[in-house]
Amino acid sequence: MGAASDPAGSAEVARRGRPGYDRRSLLDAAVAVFNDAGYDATSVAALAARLGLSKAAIYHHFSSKEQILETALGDALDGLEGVLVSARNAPPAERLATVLRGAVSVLVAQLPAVTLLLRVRGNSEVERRALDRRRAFDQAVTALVREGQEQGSVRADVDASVATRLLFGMVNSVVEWYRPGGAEDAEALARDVLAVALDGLRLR
Amino acid sequence: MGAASDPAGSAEVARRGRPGYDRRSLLDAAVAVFNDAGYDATSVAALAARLGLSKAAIYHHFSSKEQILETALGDALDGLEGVLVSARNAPPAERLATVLRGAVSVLVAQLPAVTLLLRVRGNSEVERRALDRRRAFDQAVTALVREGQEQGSVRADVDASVATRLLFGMVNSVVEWYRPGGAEDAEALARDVLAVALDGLRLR
DNA sequence: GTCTATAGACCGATAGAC
DNA sequence: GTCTATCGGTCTATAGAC
Repeated sequence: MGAASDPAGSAEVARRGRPGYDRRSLLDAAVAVFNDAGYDATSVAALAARLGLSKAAIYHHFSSKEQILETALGDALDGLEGVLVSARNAPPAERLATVLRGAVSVLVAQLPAVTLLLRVRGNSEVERRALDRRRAFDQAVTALVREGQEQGSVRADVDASVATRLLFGMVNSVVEWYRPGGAEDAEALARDVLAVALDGLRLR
Repeated sequence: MGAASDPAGSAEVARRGRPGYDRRSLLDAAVAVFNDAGYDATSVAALAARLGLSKAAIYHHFSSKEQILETALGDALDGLEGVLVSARNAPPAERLATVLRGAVSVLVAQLPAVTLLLRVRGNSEVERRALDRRRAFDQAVTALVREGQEQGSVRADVDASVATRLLFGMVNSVVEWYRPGGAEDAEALARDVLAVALDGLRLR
């Protein structure tokens, strides 16, 4: 036995067969390890050791190291794309705020998977596909910013795509330091992000 | 011969000995390659191939792959720490703006090295030392934000350390997309960052 | 017996180092 | 070019819960 305890998680449901990691709990644990040292720098052997398993056990659940990555990235992207859908039928500025709030909440709820996503560099076909989906998400938000500018609710002296990049640069950076269960809860964090992004840090 | 041309750079100074890479130009080229695929994912063999060199030639200039990383991280940190010094003797809010502008300009001027720095995860002693210096820099800026709050020029409804993290999350994200020689020059970028960070995106 | 999760020995290829 | 260690991945067999 390794350092891992309660591999299948605490929200246990009745499961047949030998106890241990199922696909889901193995995924979660692997993503945590990947985030710790980086995907490339984590060998399957090292991953297995951290999980208290053999490599073969990992390959029972996933067909390759990269498939673990692909699954996690898919989860994160599904979550992010979901916030776009939930923001229809409202003025642009309000929709933008909704998307930002939603992005923060997805980011907190799926912190490990999103963290992994944001570190992807495009080193493989899997990574490039994930980057493509991220780009499409960014473009959807950029369109929202542009609408806000045309409609007069968003400042127009900054290019829409630059503004969007800066906005999401701020939002995404949250994965670098935010840890659930700390001093600030997710709602307070979302409020702070919205405050700084929309109204700025300066007091007038 | 590989794809690399003019190894020692275009701002050439008279140099004795066999032509080719000197320590500096090798460092620059290596950092570019590291940023392309990630430090861990770049093997010394792949680096040598990209530079049109043998592995032995690399080990002539640096004693290990990690020493290349260490040198580049040192350059980036020297630059960032420099902007703190240049901002003395002014009201806090103005000093904060000066530091932000300075950070953007260092980031653009030393884009490759700073990019590498921002991706460091603490996988080795060298990386952990770099993270320690980054943390010290962040704390100095946080102190500046706190002063601004006490003095009334910075909004106080957001915790100073959260505000600083969001601020530098935005600033640092610039390495992910900004490329010198594009549509926006460094001054315009700094102006945009200051505008969004200090006054927000919303128009009122 | 069936199902799930697991271990150990092993492979060809490639890593960093010199 | 050459060293050794380690990489991602495979094969075969088995342990444990229903």
